[in-house]
Amino acid sequence: MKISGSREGTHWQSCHDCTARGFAICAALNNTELRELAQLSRHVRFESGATVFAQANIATSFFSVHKGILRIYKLLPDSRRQIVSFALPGDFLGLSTLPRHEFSADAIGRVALCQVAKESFATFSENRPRLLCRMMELAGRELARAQEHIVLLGRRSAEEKIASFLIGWRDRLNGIGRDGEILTLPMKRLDIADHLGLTIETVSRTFSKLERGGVIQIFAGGVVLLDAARVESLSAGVS
Amino acid sequence: MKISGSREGTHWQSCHDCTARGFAICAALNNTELRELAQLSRHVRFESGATVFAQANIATSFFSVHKGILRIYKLLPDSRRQIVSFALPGDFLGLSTLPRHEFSADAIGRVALCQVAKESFATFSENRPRLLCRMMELAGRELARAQEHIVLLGRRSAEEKIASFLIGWRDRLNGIGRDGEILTLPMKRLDIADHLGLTIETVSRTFSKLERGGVIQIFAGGVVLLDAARVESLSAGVS
DNA sequence: CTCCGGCGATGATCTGCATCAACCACTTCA
DNA sequence: TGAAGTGGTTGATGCAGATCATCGCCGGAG
Repeated sequence: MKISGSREGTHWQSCHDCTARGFAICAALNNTELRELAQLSRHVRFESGATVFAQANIATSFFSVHKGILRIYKLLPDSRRQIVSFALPGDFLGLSTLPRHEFSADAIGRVALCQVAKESFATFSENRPRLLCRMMELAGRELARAQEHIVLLGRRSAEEKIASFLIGWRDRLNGIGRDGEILTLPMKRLDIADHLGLTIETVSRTFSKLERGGVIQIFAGGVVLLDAARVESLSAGVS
Repeated sequence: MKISGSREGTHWQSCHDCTARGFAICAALNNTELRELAQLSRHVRFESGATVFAQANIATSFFSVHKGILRIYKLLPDSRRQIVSFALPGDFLGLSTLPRHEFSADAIGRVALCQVAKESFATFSENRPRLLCRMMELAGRELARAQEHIVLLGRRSAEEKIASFLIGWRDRLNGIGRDGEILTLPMKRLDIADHLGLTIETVSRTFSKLERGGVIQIFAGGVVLLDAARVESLSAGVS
């Protein structure tokens, strides 16, 4: 297992026209502030599969996802894994201010992140209420998603879990302006299983079942929701 | 089913010497601010079992728990229930700023809450970075708890779930200065089941099993952790 | 070209927890 | 004093999903 990824200090185009700006905490900043924050941050890239940081390690930085997708997960001592969420462009990693990382994060495909030292960020943000409000907004959304996921894990069947996951994933992609006929699923079956509290076999079987029922169509790397309404009603827990 | 509780506008002693002050968002306020916030808020009480607010209703207020315990839950259309968390004194309800309640909350035993209209609170907080930081702190903690619960629901056995719950509950009570030989469990078996993604029977059986093993001792309304170390290791997921 | 390793699908079997059904201890109320 | 309700425990049985095993596909290395 790769423990650390390749970091390069490569800077992309200015924060001003960052593609994730509208979704990230940066949306709350004016141009001056944006430039100021850019001074404090560096841009880092990781190769597919690389670990950005690991649970229980000292957290020295915050990250904001610029490009790519990460899996956010926790491990039990006997190596059972639970993927808490997938992080998308605009997502902020490190909302909790504890001294150690609460979870591990690694790259699914290549990712690019903005990194800011915790201390710098703390002094930068502490007298900028608009930024703090924006962070509260993101934190609230994240919390709402976590609570929805708690319902999914605690009270839904395998089929409902898959359906909810597909709908939730579609909506999140839409939220960052990625819609389209085909719903891309860049993560592996094992990732989906560890996210939904299932095994890889159950995930596979459930996908097959939905395809046999004409509800979805499976491609390499994604699915098409042939009958989106049906997926939605399964996802809602009706029938 | 009771839908709304008995509300009385009864004010208790000033916010200044509120027993929950140290745990609540109010810890970030000085005496002047505290008095100012007190102007905007009212104190409300609910009887045991009363619903404070219900999922999907318009959210007009924030609440801060002063006394008592609430269950925070979501319902599926077919009435499956998932208790997302239990709210204790100091907990803030409504961190997410969405227009509608994300979940329902009802009283376990009698509760007393501080209620503030969302708008008043928004204008009060928007230029008070210390308060916003405090809210971020609470939100971060809440998020961390939710993520831990996601691991519990997704990847732990019934016995581990019960053990984790007992340890987590003990630690939360300790956090607000309620420790003691006997660990009080004011919620019913059904609440515990709906919190841990189990049935009432499995909860009961697992408690019995732990008692038979000499690990805990069951009382009406609580348990004693005879072998706390054992409960902790079960809770950690080590065999 | 073949070999190999990663990934996904699928069949057979097993099992942890749900489900169904009593039953008990208390409490409330007639 | 007993009938009915509430909350919890326990036993018997069933099933959804885990586990174990096999197979096929595909892409990269030699």
